[in-house]
Amino acid sequence: METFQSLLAKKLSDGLAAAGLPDAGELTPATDARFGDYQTNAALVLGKQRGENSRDVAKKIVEHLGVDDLCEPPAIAGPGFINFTLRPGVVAEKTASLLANERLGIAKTESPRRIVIDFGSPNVAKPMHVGHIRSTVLGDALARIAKFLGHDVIRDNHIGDWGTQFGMVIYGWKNLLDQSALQQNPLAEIVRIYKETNALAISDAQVRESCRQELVKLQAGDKENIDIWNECVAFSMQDFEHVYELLDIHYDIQCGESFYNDRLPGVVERLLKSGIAEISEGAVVVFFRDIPELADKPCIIRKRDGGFNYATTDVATVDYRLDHLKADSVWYVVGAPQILHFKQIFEIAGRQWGYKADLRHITFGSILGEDRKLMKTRSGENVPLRELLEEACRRARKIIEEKNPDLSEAEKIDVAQKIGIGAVKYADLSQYRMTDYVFSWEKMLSLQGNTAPYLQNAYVRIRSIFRKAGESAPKIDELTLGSSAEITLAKRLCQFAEIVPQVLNDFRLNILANYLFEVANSFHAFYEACPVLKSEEPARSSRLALCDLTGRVLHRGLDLLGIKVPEKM
RNA sequence: GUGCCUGUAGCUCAACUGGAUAGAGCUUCUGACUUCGGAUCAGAAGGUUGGGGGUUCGAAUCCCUCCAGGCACGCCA
Repeated sequence: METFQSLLAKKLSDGLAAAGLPDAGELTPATDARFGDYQTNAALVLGKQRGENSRDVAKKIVEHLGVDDLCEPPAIAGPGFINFTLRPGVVAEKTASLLANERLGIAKTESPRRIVIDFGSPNVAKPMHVGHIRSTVLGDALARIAKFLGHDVIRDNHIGDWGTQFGMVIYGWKNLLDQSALQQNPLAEIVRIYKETNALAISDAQVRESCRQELVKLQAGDKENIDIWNECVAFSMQDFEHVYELLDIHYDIQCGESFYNDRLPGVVERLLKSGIAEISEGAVVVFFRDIPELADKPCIIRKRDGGFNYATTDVATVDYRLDHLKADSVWYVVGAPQILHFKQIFEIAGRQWGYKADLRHITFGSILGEDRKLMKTRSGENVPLRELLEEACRRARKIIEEKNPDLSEAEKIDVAQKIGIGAVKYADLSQYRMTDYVFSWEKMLSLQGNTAPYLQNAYVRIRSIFRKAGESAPKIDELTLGSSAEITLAKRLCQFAEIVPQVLNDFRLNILANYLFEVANSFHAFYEACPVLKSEEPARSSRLALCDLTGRVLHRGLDLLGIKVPEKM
């Protein structure tokens, strides 16, 4: 289904051709309601290119434009903008057609790709903490949107289940383990022995050496150490699963670092053989002499002592994803500190695979505490994600008790989870991913402003109308949009199909969040101005249909963000 | 030292990638309720877009240069 934007863009293109002008500029939603619904700067761009007066060019374009079936006569404004205002009848027609459209007008992509999305990636022997929220929540939402648009998505959890920290964990396991504590809270005990060993190792060279030995034995396949490692991984996975359950986030595959272990020697060999890597100071290194920004930043893929490092694993991972999973695209939702690392890895992959694949590092900012520093507990520790999510549900529950004590116990539990988890996710998704943001319970759980509960509440009100009416959405194929509030809302709903694909341009979830906020806003304005159940036909059915469509857009939009909606709250 | 990211209203954030008079929310102030869930709506106030140059019809956005904060820069991940 075509959107107004794509229809107008086509008509503009035709108009330019008819006027003997090349394609230029763009057709975008109007920056301000005063200017109508859509605008184009084509005349400004062409005027500049050809050294002509832009308003004259605009006049010429408008003369050749055939948009009467969609718009009022286009207006030329300012330095030469051409503004388009949709005719109400056209909006009504379009909106009515969305009612019968399962996908709410959102077209599937014309070029579906297989996309591996690497997100979350917690470390074994460490609890998931607040720092994992952004990667996990962003990655999940991107996966949902890409899938809905028709891409073939593989969600991969690249768990940190291998590496030098295991030397310490195994040393701690053998020397410091408290069995009863392990029974009670396995992960906490593993974290404890890891931390204690770490502290010991700092001051004691003997311990350091022992840890190194344990690591060597593990990597050599020593049975006892492998068993310990397996147990640690299993315990950690249990903790992860609990968090994923709470978040309702699930993976297609979970190929952790250890998955690639036996591929590492082959990776290095191949890179050496092809001349991409070379030996330098005893290590195997890839240089990027022809790329100025990387010229003095080589990447080590095998250490002087013969050991492999995380760069080796990441090269093996790209290989696997491109060669075995047949990915056209790989999206890494990983924090900004690893920018340089991924530049190197992508370049290595490009040299090896001919730069065919689209590899993206999707970075994001940090979550800060109220003190504007990295969010930590009072004692300076990372905030465990599980506790944070549970607190979110607790706080949501408290608000529900105040506002709607009559809900049943089962409903309260369900609603508290949807609101609490939704609030945490939305706080993250509703802002530009690159900026740091301040974590605030009050703000994210507020029922006012751009928050999940506000959006959920708009949905709940719509459900309430239908409960009260005791009927479902009417099946009608014509809408009567009498008031400006109705027209504004309808136009807004038509934009859903324009917004969703746009999110993937630069992985900006916040534009979808902002859009949904505007929908809720327009709905509330409509709700104030237009009685639904008390109005006369045909307005009544038309308004009910508008409510239904709004509810579906909110439901679907929040679903694409990974946020659930309750029926009551 | 070099490179990358960030800097927008008192606070939290937008601005569709160069468009028109930089927009929301919170807070504050003023209005609207025997309400389909007021958990709302309408309005007001609030700005030298970190500073200074430059590019052009037009800059928060691009270039240069400072300032502030963060991150990264051969054998950690």
